[in-house]
Amino acid sequence: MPAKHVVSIGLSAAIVSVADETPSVLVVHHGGSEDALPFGPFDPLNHRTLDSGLRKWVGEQTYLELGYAEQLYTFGDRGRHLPTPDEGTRVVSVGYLALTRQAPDQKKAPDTRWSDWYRYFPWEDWREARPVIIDQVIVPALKLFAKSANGSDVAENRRNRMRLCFGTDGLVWDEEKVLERYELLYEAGLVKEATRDGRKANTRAALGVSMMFDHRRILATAIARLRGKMKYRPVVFELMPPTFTLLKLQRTVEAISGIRLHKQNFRRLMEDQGLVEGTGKFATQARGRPAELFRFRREVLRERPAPGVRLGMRKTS
Amino acid sequence: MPAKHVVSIGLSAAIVSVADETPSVLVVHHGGSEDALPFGPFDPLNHRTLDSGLRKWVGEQTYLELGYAEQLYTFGDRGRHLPTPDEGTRVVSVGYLALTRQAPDQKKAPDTRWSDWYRYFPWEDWREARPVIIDQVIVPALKLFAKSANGSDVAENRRNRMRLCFGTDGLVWDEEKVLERYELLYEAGLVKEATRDGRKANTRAALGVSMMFDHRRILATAIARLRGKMKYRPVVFELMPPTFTLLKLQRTVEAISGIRLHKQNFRRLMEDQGLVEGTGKFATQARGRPAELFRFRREVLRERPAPGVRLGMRKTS
DNA sequence: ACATATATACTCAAAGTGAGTATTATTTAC
DNA sequence: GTAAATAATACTCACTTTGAGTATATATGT
Repeated sequence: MPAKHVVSIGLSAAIVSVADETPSVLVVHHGGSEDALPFGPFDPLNHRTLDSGLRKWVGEQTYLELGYAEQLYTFGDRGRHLPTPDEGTRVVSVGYLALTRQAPDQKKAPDTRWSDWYRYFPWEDWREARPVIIDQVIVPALKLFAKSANGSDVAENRRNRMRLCFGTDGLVWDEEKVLERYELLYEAGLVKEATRDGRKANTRAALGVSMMFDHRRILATAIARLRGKMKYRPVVFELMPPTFTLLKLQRTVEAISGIRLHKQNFRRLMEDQGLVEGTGKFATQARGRPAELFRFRREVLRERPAPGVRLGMRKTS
Repeated sequence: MPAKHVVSIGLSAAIVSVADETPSVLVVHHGGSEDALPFGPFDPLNHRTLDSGLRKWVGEQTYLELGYAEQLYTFGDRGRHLPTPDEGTRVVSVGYLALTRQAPDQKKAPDTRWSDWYRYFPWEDWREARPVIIDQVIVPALKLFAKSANGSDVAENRRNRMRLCFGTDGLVWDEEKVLERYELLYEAGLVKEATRDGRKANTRAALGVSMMFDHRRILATAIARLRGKMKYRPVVFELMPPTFTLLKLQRTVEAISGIRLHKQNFRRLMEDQGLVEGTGKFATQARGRPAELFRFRREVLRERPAPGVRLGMRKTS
């Protein structure tokens, strides 16, 4: 393997927390420019593994101790805007998902802040209702995009992707297809990154807030992974305080998945599956009957092979 | 990003096919040495994306046209045996899973051959019965491994991992935990790669056939991914001929997952979910009532958001 | 005391699953 | 040529899970 094959590796992290029903991602914001995920180089001399490299400079840059961290994907596309350090060295970027509890009083790097992830993906939040942007902007624009392909095969394929991604024609909304949706919008020239990377813009539409480099793609991957993983691993609890009410837990799950759940069935599932246990203490709050405080039952990890918050109780109304 | 941060990227592919109830992986076997996955460098000058780089040299090296290919994981551990090209340049390896139909008469590179993947993971094949190696060798060795940690926390943790990974104490076997099991055996010094990487061997046991570099780890990741993905994406059909009997399909699914399924319920599921459709033609065979030939119903991709062979019909007897 | 707001408990029908038995269409042994 | 064997396909049934409620309990505010 001659020296001409060398590249450098950039590590980017989507660091996620949820506070008050808002799922947030830590972004770096140097004045004026687009939001970026915290990122830094992998240093092969000082980092034993990719994971430890990530933890090291995330710690230095954001003062956060990462608990849970998971590799997402390695992107190496030429053409997608990637950081280009010195002359010509290709950068391959490895994306990570990390979860953390958002301590309100923690030391924080000055240029970082928590940002609602739905700013970047407004079409992903179905908690109130099907977002109007879908039928008013996205679907018409994607229909044009499909029509612009004369080859009927390509056009038909684009229409099918649209239907599956955005749940048109009576198809259901699959909250896990976050990346597929973003990629479709990118290909259709409907997000700013596409035009920035030199693709022709199909309309003047620039859906959602854009990010530097390929960071919005990494964030889309992170959301998709978290929405999926939550269902078979108890990762939500990484985002919760030691004790919480079942409603708080449900709101956190809803914030991440972007859909509303049936309260009574959510409770039934949590209890039947042994994911939580009551503490006997109760939350003090303004209105209504006080809710019991629950904690995560760690023992569940020893009992069930794939414990997680299965979202089998979607509200259809 | 100074030049000292450069690394080179190796692409490795677990190329899988299934013939006659045997799941196979394409391995390169240069005389005498261990089996290796086909691998080659990523060339940033000539490859636009990691994927296209992989397809290019796999085509050159194996004469195979990859249909389905999917990135698995990027490994960069120092200490795990990785190819070290020239002096000191760190190699980061990106693993891929690819699926192909095994054409019996295809042109083939001389050093490559199809190899039953259970040679590398004999504990993963539960089709006949719970493999005896588990209770005779693995569990006792892992108990020793746990005991060797004096700190009761570490020991307890190791025992729990053993229970979950290998389904002892009445816990169920989770066929998807292929990587977790391999990693546990690696840490316990029970696979050859561990001692080769300089860890102390706990016994003289060297479970399964070893592979070069970190290739067995990549293969474990590939099997795990395929076993999981199969359940919500119709990827099995990438491994099937255009028409097939339902039993052939079932045997393929069983070969991959390593478990037996209930025949009547398998048929019910395939038909109810619209994954296959009858062709009206029948297979000619030796004994018994002739089976109808089915084909994959591509339309299912347009109808259901996550079509796949859900293995909800495990045989418990 | 009573309206309101939550939390928690219980119900019920529909759908999905696990594990069969029953029937049909072939080949092979005698 | 008929019976046994073999495999495919069809049907059954109890049990579990799910979706969507209604019902009851325990707070607060006026």
